[in-house]
Amino acid sequence: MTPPKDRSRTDKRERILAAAVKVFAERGFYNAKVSQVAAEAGVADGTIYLYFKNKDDLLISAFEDRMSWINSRLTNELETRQPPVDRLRRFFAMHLLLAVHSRDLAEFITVELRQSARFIKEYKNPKFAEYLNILRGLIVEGQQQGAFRRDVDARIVTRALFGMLDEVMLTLVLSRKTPTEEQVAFYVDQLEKVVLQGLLLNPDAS
Amino acid sequence: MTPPKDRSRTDKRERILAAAVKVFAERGFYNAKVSQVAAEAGVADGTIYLYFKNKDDLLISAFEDRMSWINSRLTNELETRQPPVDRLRRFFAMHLLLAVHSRDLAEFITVELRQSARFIKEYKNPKFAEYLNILRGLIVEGQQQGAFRRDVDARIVTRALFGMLDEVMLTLVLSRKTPTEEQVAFYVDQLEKVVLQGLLLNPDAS
Amino acid sequence: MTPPKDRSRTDKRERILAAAVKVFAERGFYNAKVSQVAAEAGVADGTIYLYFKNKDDLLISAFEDRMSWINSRLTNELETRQPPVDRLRRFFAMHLLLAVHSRDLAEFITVELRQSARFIKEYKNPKFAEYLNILRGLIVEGQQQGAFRRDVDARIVTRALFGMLDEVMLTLVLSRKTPTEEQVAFYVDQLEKVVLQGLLLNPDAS
Amino acid sequence: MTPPKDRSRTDKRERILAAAVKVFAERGFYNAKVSQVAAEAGVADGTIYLYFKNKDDLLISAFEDRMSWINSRLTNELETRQPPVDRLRRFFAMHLLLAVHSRDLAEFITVELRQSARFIKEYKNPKFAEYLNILRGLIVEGQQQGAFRRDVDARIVTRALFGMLDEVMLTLVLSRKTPTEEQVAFYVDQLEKVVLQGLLLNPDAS
DNA sequence: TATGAATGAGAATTCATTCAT
DNA sequence: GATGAATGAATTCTCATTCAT
Repeated sequence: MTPPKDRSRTDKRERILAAAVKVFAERGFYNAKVSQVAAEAGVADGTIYLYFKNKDDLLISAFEDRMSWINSRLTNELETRQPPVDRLRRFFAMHLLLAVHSRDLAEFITVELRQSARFIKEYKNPKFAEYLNILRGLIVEGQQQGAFRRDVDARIVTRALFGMLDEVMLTLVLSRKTPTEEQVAFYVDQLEKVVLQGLLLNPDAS
Repeated sequence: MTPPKDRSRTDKRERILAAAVKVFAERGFYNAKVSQVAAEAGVADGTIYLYFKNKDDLLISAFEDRMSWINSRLTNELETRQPPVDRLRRFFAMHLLLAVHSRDLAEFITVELRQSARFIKEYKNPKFAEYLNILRGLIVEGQQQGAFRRDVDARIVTRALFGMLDEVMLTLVLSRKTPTEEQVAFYVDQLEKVVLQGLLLNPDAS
Repeated sequence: MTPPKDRSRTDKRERILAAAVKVFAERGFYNAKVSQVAAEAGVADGTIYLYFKNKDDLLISAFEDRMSWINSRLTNELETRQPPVDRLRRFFAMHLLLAVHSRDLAEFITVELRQSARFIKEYKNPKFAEYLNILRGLIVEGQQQGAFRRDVDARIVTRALFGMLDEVMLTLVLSRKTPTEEQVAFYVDQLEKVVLQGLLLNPDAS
Repeated sequence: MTPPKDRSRTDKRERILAAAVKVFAERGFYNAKVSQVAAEAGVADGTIYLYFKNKDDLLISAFEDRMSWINSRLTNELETRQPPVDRLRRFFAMHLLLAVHSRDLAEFITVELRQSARFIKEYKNPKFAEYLNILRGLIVEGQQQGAFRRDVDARIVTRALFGMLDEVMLTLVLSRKTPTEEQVAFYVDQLEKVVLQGLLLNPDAS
């Protein structure tokens, strides 16, 4: 019984993508060698070029594929009837939990998205835009429902919150050992205190 | 009468650093060629190696030199008797104003610090640590003086605020045209609303 | 009722040869990919290796097969009782008419024979030798019958005439549009004037 | 006393060109490796790319440089007051003597011009065109002065004569040993008999 | 010190060929 | 026989770094 061709092809493509995520996360795009990705995937160097146009394409494909997966999980998880505040908390948690459950991927996305800032901007980046849109949707909804203040631009807040999450994830990901879920919960709690309630003890006085 | 040698050396070193900041900002560290930096500095390729050990050292030196300058300006500016809240505002503003007054430098720091996340972390990064320390000092002081809430870890808040500022600066820096001071003031105002007063309209209810 | 195997084999081999002629003519041997030949022939890449040892063998086989065909047509056409001069004219015409009736083949032979000058010489080339022999036979016969001058070496004349025809065919084959029979007739006429009657208006004076 | 920079640069460029002519002649463009050319020239691989854009450019440059040299020698030699017939003879001789005096170059030009027929046509080839123009000038002048028949197109005759010379040179160049000047003189004599006086013993009868 | 030509290690990519299905 | 996915050897070209001048 031969495996269906599509299955086999898909498997190999996926193996290469997983290897790329791992190797790019470990060494960074520019220091990673295509041959290292091939070795990690257990295929010949040339095989990579059967599935991807070149090294850049491999990076972009890995990024898009993984972001798609993240976006669809987020979308599923957040399409609840819960109040916006709870969903924003959940978003924070899911963002940071990536460092617990898929450390390679967390590192890949955190480091590569930055490493390739220009690169990725130039070639557009619809999946990342989608990610930000999900976050922005939460903010806007919260504003409409009267949960969040309306005197701030949702677009700017989105960026600010993403920056926060991203930087915190970077510290998690660069630390010697993988964080636990409890540690992540603590971080989420801290971030909420800052951005939901604000740092000021006596806001009216400000 | 030739200029004092030290002066001349210093000048050339500075010219190379300025060129590195510009070229690395424009093309990214890995895509920038040493010969492009040399050309921009108006020196021969080999001359760079009289002042810096190698390309990595040039990056680190440029980063540290510029961060030192930024840190000292910050320190000067913030050693006032003003209340912590005002100083935090001032910190936000100074961070983002870099995009207005030294766009190359803002881009260099934003993009390179990311691009070289691991790289720069691995080789330690005392100047960046110092920058974060200044910010943390403001938080801690605010907490001690009763202006900021005490139930958050200053270290985490520091990271979160830095991430916010960094991400917002990235958007400023990657946009087609240099922002104005007014635009930056608007951004600062928005960020303050989020992190000082909090997003929630009715915090007690949360 | 399946077709006899030999027939099927022959067909496929022939399809591959035709494809090779076409693709090698279009792109040149070194720039042509085996996979392009396979695609043109409508077979899998690997199939080519069931019929030919390797890419070189495919080139040689295509060349020999086509030259055999050309030689046999020439032999048929020229085994008449016509005077040598007329047969030489006919030879010229048949050579150049290939550009009209089998442009791919004409291009393949003209360009590849040159491209592979050494290559083909090294591996011997009996079919090409046979082609030259037919031409030489005409010269020798003409000399014996007193139609052509005897104070020239038939071998050298053969080479010279072939070079002439080959170069003229190259120009025909590289021109934008396929030449017509009339154009070819004109070229033949011109070449005859040169090599049969000579360029000199007043030969005795020379 | 340092050698003038231009001198040194020119020398190295020339060494690389000479090496390219030799190696390309020996192995053909596609089978020749850039590293072989570098080794032959006694420089590092990378040095070649300081003087030439890429391997193609090296081929074209070598071809153009050598053709320029040939053209200027031809021009000098042929700008005499001698009758066209003598100058045509001289042209034949000079063409073929290349095989005696610069065997590598003769082989390079003969084989590469063919090997790269398409390649060179596509990228234009002014130096080769100039060579043909010199030859055509002789024909036309001969026609104008009444030495050569006028009922042939000089352009076609030019091509035909070049093809003859080229093919004969190919045989000289591919033979085991370098021909002598005497042998070349014999070939020239044979070619003259064919194209000046014509093959026919009794032209009027034709 | 300064130069910039030269170096050569290193990496991405191609493609003829193989072989399991 | 036929397929075409996989292989990996081979090659071009780049560019950080060196060093003779």
